[in-house]
Amino acid sequence: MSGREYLGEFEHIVILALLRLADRAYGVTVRQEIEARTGREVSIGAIYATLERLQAKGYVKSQFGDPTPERGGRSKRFFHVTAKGISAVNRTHRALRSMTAGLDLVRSYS
Amino acid sequence: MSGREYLGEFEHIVILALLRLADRAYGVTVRQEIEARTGREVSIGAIYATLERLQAKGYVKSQFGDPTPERGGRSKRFFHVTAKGISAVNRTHRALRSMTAGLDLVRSYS
DNA sequence: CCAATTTATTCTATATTGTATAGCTAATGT
DNA sequence: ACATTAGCTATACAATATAGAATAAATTGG
Repeated sequence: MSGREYLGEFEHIVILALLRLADRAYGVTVRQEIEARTGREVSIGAIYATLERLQAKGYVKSQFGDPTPERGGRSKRFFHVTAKGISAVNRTHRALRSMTAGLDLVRSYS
Repeated sequence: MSGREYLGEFEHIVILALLRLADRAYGVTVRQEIEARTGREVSIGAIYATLERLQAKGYVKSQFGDPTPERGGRSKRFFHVTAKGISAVNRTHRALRSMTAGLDLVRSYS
């Protein structure tokens, strides 16, 4: 029943991408942001499936924008993080921080 | 097929617990460390299943210690993180860091 | 030595996440 | 109208997360 308390690994990455992209976050840009920043290749299907789940949990919301005047420029579905989503990010970060605090091994290997 | 590149959310927490506990890391202490640090309640079964998976990927190794002279003190299976495991932690951290870099929203809500 | 008790690990089952591919839709250009 | 393009949806399957019951190996008390 009750959803999980912490963001899954990929959910976490995706929601951070939304925060970075602010008002220009939609499927394609989310994917680009992740690839550009981390070098990680992800399929577009993976992005949408994850966004869909985040939305089901109330961590993000979305609305369709107007079609842009370019070839194939159909309307985009823009996503943004909700307050509940921010809380989830912070909960996740807190846990990670408390587990890494004082662990110099980790940083030195970075 | 090919194992994943990044640590799953819980795998991450568990491996950090091992790093903290160093030579006294085994099922029970791992669980305690996580609960003590994060307040998160986890079943012992979840801990072992995860350790098993981490071991299958070569991120951790284990060996049984001698039974201790206490009631019910059967021998413990001690776990430690391998070099490969350290790399996985760092890869995961790097990705997270690159996605959070410059995002002050996050820290301010912590 | 047997039963009870205790610490620890293993087994098993199920829900949730991660991930890719293929297919569908709505625009524009010719 | 039809080709082309950008973007979204559907679907399927593998991997992870998670709990609970079962099993094992010690110790202690009679």
